[in-house]
Amino acid sequence: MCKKDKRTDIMQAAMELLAEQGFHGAPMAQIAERAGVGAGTIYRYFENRDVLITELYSEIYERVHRVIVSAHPADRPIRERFFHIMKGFIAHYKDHPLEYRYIEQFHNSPYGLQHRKEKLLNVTGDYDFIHNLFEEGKKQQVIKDLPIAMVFNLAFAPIIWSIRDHHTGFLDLDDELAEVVVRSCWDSLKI
Amino acid sequence: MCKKDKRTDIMQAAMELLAEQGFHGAPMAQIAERAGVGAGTIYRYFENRDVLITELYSEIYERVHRVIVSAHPADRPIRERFFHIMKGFIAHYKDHPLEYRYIEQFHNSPYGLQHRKEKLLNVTGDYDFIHNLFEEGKKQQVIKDLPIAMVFNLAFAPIIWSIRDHHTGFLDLDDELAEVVVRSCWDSLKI
Amino acid sequence: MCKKDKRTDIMQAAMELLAEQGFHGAPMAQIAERAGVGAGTIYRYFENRDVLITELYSEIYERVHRVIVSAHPADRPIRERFFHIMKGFIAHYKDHPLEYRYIEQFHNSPYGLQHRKEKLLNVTGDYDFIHNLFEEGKKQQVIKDLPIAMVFNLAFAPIIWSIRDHHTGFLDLDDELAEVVVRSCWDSLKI
Amino acid sequence: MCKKDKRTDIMQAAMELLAEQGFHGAPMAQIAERAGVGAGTIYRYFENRDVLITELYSEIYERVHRVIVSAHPADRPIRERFFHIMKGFIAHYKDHPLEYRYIEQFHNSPYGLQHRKEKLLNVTGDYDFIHNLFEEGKKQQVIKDLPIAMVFNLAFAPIIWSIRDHHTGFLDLDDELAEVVVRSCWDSLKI
DNA sequence: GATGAATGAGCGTTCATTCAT
DNA sequence: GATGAATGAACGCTCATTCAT
Repeated sequence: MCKKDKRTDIMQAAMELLAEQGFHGAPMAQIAERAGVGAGTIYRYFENRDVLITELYSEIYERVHRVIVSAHPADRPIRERFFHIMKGFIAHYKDHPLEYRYIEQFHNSPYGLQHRKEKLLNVTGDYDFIHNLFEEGKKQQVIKDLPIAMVFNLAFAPIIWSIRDHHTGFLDLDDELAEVVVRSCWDSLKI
Repeated sequence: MCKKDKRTDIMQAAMELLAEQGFHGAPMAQIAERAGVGAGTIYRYFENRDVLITELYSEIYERVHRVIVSAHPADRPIRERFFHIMKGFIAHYKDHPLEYRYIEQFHNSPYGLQHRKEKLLNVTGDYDFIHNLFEEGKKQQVIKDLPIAMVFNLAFAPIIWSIRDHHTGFLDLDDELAEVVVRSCWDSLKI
Repeated sequence: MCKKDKRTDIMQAAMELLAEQGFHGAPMAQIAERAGVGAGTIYRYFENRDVLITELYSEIYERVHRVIVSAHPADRPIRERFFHIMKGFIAHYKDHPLEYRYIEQFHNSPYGLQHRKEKLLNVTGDYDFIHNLFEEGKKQQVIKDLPIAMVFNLAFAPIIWSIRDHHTGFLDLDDELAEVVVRSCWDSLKI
Repeated sequence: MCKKDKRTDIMQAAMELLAEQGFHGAPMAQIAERAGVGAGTIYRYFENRDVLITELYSEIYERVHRVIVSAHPADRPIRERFFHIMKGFIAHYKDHPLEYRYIEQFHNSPYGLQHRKEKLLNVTGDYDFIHNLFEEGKKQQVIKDLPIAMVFNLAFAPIIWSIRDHHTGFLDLDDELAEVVVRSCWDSLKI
């Protein structure tokens, strides 16, 4: 029951409720209740609602990042590294629907825009890993020489939408289909 | 000063505010104020907030649909028809940033999920136009034989994200880059 | 379509809606719609909502009064005249449920208290008919020498409640039971 | 300063305002103000306005019920028990004008009809006390064999109206007159 | 005279945040 | 540190009344 525990409980409760009910369907009191703490307690760990939401985003982002970075075949060709990343990405979010929903909600909220703006001004190390892969791919002339934002869109957009459709039941994103969508994204990127 | 005028004012004000501030940042009173009408007046034209939001979506959706359908080269090959549609789509939303933002907000809200579900159960004529193009493409074996949802994702996701980035300043989606992204999407779809 | 017609239409619509839905469940717009007139038109005939409600009360009160007065056996004993009045009263309100409901609503609203107060200050001719019967009964020593308000309560309260129960289905106030309740009220009044 | 205090304050304020101004003349904000609490505080104790009104009714009903039941001469004749109940009833509501007004308002509102319906379907223990007295009176052939609703009307209607007149100043219901009205009601009931 | 579109004050209710305990 | 009762501004919506046509 150290300080970390309560903070973790709050974040877990917040993720569940915000993911399931949307950013506007989860009052602080409900988050507190699910976390098993008093409503006021949340404010000892997070200055306010916005800070909770933003820090939770960073936390969840870290998780997928760790998955992607781990066991990364850094010495293999760009194409292989791309496939490794994207399949890890899909696998992680198929296994963690709440995390997926949370990230999606975040990106499609006013927070998301703010977040992207800050990224643009000060590219932190987080993104750099994938960022660098794409830059290297451009240099090696295996992927198209496009603005980095466009590369990200071609690489991630269809995959992220497909994960969403998987969780909402519009699509059964099994291993075979996952392979296909990653290959298709690669087709759109490669020279 | 006919009846249509006030309804139009309200829809325009609603689009601006909902697009700019998100669905939860635009109270009815503010919409009324921007439209230059009393708060109660909105309810003469729209039963409630949900109806306003949904009807506004239909209206805006109609606009892009008209653009896409008009001058469609129905007798040309799938590939050419695809390029025509996608470039019309991009051009329209580059010219109408508020419409773009509104549609995006709508899709990423509970309304959007509801909307997709209804589409899935009862595909109305609206979507069928593009839907049929893709089905025909699959039959002619020029595009991959994938679930229709996946085809839509490959075709639209990178383009839609790029339009967003254009409006937020992350990307300058000029004609050349538009051509590239459409071609890339086609690369991901074609066999 | 003379002036009287529209006024009558409005009063009829108001009675129906106010009786059926309560004084707070019938907006002016709805009354206007049912009456087949514009919302503003009501205000040409009645200064405001309160006036409409009050004048409608007077009108409906007049109707039962006319029934009671007509064919009144003025030369018969008090007891017989009492039975004649009360049975006419019951018959009228059994036949006119909306009028009954309206009168009831009126009496149990702030209007009702106001109305009673005005009656107390200036006893108009309306009530005098029954009022005089009771006073004469007291003089002849056939009914108890009680304050007139008390006499009214003993005479009317059980009957009015029974009519209410008849209309709400709690009681079947057929002719036999009507006879019984009138006799019972008389039992409570007579010396 | 225990939890009960604030709940009691709110109920007292609600009773005063609803009794004095009618069910439609007492906004929640005004109740809160009179109770000396914030508007939102009411909702910690009562789910919504309807619940507040209904619970307040139960509370007030309980009070008169306790008075009537206490010191009840259960082994005395029906007539004597009737007099005991009715005089206790009158005494209580003479002493508590707001409670009287509240109960009256409640009965003459949509809540009251609902309440009567529920009573009719499932006669709970509350009413049974008086109910049983009347049924026993019918069995012993000391009161008329009438539908129970009619018995209640004969027994209570003139008394309740007289209490109302007492509070509005139309009648001075002193002990002597109270005795008379109870006796008169008994006269209307007895065989 | 008649209309009905327009109004805006007022309602019941929610919830992020505070603070006395 | 932890609590949760209390707050009150803000919301979506209603409807009696007005007034330009």
